[in-house]
Amino acid sequence: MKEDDSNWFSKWEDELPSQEDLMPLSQTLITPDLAIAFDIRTPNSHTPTPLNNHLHLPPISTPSSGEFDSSELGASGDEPARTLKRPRLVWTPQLHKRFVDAVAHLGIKNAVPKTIMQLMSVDGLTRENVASHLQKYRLYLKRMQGLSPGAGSGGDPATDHLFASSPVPAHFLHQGRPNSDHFLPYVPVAALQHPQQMAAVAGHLQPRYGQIGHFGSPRNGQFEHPLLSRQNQQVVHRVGAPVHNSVDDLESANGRKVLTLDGGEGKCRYIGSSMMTNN
DNA sequence: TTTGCAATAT
DNA sequence: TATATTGCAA
Repeated sequence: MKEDDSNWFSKWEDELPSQEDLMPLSQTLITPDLAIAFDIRTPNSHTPTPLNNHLHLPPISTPSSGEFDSSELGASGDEPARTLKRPRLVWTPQLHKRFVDAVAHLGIKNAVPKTIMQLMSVDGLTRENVASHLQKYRLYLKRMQGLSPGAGSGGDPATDHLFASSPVPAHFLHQGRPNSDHFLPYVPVAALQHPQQMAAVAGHLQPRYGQIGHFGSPRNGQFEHPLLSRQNQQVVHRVGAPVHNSVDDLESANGRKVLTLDGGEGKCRYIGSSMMTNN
């Protein structure tokens, strides 16, 4: 149908979740003192709730003015970013969910640490983080298939709680061909550089703010995420949002499914395309 | 070069 | 305890 554009869109836009509503897997990996030392402004300086969907890495840019005197941080003038040990990753349920999604979408066969990591597109997440988690998760799955559904707790590792927080896709348990229905469509977005293109791929509906802003260059071919959409989803990019390559599945917002897609130079306004396929 | 895995470390 | 690291074989 031809909808009167300006109307449905304004409405749609108004209903977009506020930044406070959007909030999954962020963790700050920069310690407060480091942040100060490197003059890094924390994204939520005056916002009570963080909203970025990425882990913050040690500073790769902007040591601003050398103010740090960490004699214990390998201060020998070497690259802090490479030398600094990251804080341990905390696998929040949201992060784990993203992990599970990634594994599900890749299929068991291709779900190896590197690929999973790429798919998750969480800044700061390392291959070893994923490898370690994957190792445990596999043990969990193994344990699961041995047990009858109603059986008592063979409950062992405490990580079971985390793992139990996300439903295990059926095809993880038995072996054999994954049902393609369980997979979100794979959308090779690697080459996409512009919102219009993204929108086109994402949902074949017209992008609203097509020309506003750009995504800059896709970094390392990583502008990519198959997690684009099933039905009834929207792709959103927020104005002035911090730039990073991530895709988020934010179901918390008003019970609606929303994908946030950030990447590039961050000058975009909302670009949205309805992902409701044909309705 | 990456993976998977068990053991071990923190 | 939860996650990281290590060592080694594939």
